[in-house]
Amino acid sequence: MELQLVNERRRGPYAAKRLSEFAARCRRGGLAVTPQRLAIIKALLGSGEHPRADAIFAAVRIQHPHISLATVHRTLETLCDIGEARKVTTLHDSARYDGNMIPHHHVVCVKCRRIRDIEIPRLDRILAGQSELGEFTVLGSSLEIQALCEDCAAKRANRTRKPRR
Amino acid sequence: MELQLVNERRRGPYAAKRLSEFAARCRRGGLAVTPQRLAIIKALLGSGEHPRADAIFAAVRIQHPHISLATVHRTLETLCDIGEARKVTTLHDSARYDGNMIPHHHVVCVKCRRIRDIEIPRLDRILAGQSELGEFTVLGSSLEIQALCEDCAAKRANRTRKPRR
DNA sequence: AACCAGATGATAATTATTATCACCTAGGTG
DNA sequence: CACCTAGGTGATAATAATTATCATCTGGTT
Ligand SMILES: [Mn+2]
Ligand SMILES: [Mn+2]
Ligand SMILES: [Zn+2]
Ligand SMILES: [Zn+2]
Repeated sequence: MELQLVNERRRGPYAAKRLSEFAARCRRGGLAVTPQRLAIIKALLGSGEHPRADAIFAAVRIQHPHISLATVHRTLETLCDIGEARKVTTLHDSARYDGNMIPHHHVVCVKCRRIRDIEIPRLDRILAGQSELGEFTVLGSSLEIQALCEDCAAKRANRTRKPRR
Repeated sequence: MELQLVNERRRGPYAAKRLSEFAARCRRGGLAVTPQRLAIIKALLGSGEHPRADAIFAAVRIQHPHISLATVHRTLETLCDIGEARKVTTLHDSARYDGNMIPHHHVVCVKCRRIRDIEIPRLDRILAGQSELGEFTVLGSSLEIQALCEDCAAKRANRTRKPRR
């Protein structure tokens, strides 16, 4: 088995661990531990959807009705800066974020934009050795697989099939 | 040698071939062959920069001073639709396009956003066998390596180094 | 308790992209 | 080779995401 989807169940414990370390990491990075930041990282870690800023905004708003959308954007960028989150996907619309910093890759449905994590140990092995690439110093990498999910494939099949008279 | 940059010289002949087939491909796709489309695909194939819509716009304007920016956006999307171009990069700002449809991957400088093509035959071999991935039907894939180019690495080193008194 | 660098909220500005729509033209048709 | 028409284009407005601004607030330190 070359490629394999990542099991969703692993997220719980991972999120708990990350959250417990978050305050310490902020301080290490010289960042204040604010309720907004906590709420945002919590929402991000709690989601496997690779959410956009507006989805995080909606989630966080429940507990923090006064939070500003600008704060959500800023904070997500900040989280990326300090290595607590990363941006994801090439199917270019709005930015999608990912709280999972364990190196992994993605399948994206080109139709509905659903994203699932995947692991490709053999690819990681290939990349592990590379720290230089011509004039470039390698920092990281990610593979994105463009695909069609079950639902969208079904819908497309329906649309294509001639309507029965 | 696992990963290898793609030689820039190959682009010339490739572009010429693609351009010569372009009209036929448009017709096959039911698209009119307009001077605007020709100018846009030509500009795209002529560039190794993975340009944005505005750069294509600027290039095309020289010969077609009346062309509209909206047409450039529309046409680039259309080219992607019919498989004559593709979008590129995750470092999320504006869309970058690529006329090179030979399967390949990219290194992106996280600082200046310069993009270079790379080939990873072993990765392609790994992916070639995969047409299904759980509930997903694989359509394509691309690896993006985040890196720092020589110039930006140098600048960063300067900035980091304490100024001599 | 007092201080202040940095964080936030509210809002405006910017920027990329898409939608609209009147006019135009590529590429059939007779 | 004159029409015809579906689809393409230019001009412009609308939308949507992100970023900038700035007055106010607060976490963390003294
Ligand atoms: Mn992920
Ligand atoms: Mn390329
Ligand atoms: Zn889907
Ligand atoms: Zn650079």
